Amino acid sequence: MGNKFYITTAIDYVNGAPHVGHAYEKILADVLARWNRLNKIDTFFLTGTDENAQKNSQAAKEAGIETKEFVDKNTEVFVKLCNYLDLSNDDFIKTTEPRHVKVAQSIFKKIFDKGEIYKKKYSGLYCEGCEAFLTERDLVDGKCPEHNKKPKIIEEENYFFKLSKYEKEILKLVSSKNFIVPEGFRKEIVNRIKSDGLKDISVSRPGMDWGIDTPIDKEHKIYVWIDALSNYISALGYPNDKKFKKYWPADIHVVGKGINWFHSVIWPAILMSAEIELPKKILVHGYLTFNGKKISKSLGNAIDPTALVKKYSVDPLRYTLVKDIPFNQDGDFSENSLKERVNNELANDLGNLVSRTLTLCEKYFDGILDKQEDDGLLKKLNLNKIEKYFSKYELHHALEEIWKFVRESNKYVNDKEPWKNEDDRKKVLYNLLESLRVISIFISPFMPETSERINNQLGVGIGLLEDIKFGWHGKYNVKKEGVLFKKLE
RNA sequence: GGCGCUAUAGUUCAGCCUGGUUAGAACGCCCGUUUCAUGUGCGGGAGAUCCCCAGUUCAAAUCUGGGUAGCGCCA
Repeated sequence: MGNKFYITTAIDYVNGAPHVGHAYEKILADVLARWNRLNKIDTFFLTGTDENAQKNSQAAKEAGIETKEFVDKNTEVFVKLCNYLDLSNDDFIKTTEPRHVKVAQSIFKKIFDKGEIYKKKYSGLYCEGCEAFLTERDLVDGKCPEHNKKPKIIEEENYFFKLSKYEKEILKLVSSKNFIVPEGFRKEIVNRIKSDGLKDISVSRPGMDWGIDTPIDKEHKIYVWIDALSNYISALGYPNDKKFKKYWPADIHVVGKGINWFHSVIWPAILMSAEIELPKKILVHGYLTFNGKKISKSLGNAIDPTALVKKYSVDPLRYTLVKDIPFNQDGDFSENSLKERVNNELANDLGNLVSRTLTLCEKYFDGILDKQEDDGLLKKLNLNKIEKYFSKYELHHALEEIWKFVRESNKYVNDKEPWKNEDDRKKVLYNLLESLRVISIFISPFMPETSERINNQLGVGIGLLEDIKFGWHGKYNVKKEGVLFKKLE
């Protein structure tokens, strides 16, 4: 690992409220950001919103509000979500901000000046209902399925980016094993390039009233590719800011599988053309269902994750999302599962371990214990495995491994019976406290609030990964404070 | 249509890459046990035609081919 780590999420459309899928992606990125900080790596974590999308303007019109006002209001919800989810993001970019507009235009200009953006007549199937071009595939019986209308064939002039020029280079890039993970999503891209090749893409839209002007033609707005994707560098202050120089290239772009292509193919090609270094990795995650059903507005189940945080508090939500969703597949998030996990894994396994240990410490030693010899408990924690799982982004496995140790610790209390055996009581309890301290370090990327609450009770500060050695904390002065997790239902 | 992913106990998954003891775990269920602890913990048990068919092999959940079903991507 290097000495810096730059991780991003996709930026979200703000035409609607966030749902658990948004929360999942942000939490995933946050866990990785926090894990890197634990490893003392200088970390920058970015998230944000895509405010320039035509969708936003449409939604504003439907709501009868000025687009700007609509976008500002909705972005606020996403900003608040970050707080609710306890994200450690270092910045939040909005693509209407001047710092972004400037960069998007400069990238466009740079590529245009190079001769890799050109004007071309384009004819396509335009649906007046959608106010957008459709492809043959979108049509059902030759009609737009949503508006049940035949689209018109419209010709317009657009600016095109010579994506085709980069086919070989992009194929080489995505063929390398580490660029797109997991493997399945990499194959998808490789096969698609091999079978369909790369065609030039339209990078502007004429006659729009919302979006960023192209720097070369006032009649055209910059289309999503160069606009939205460049947020990853505009947020760092490309090209001269010290943040850009320090953190770029991105170590990981976390994206949903639906936008894999844009990040794995189009974005690198834009960067190649603009002569900017390429990101190191695209981490693709699957989609979530909620309580077993597809998340959709029409089903009315696209509930705001802030409501879930209010109902269950943030750490149970974070824990369940990471634990329940294998990162290379789609997964289901259900409230039933959350309840089961909270009651069994959080309250019974972890919460009760903390509770019983601290009670014993207070009962027999008034909470004050100095350093004792190593009884070997901590050796049962398999650091190598946890690190391996993190390096493979198998976060649910990492959690499982940590929980094995939580169970080992519970077993240790049973076996040693410190309420009976006076002789090694102090040693046993000190060993348990050291284990709790280390557990708290390992769960901190997943459940920062819980980690802090355990630390407070142990009377220790925030730990780093380098602090997990037995005996690192000498004298304990512990103070039990209420339960860590309340049982649900 | 092309390509990809998934299919293993009631449930959620691990194992498959690098074939080989009675196919693991968690939750749920049943039994026992303990009291330091949040009706908690610990121990034990029942529960699986490893989607189907064929092939390779001394040996297949694992490799190969062909199906079936669910899901996704297609600028």
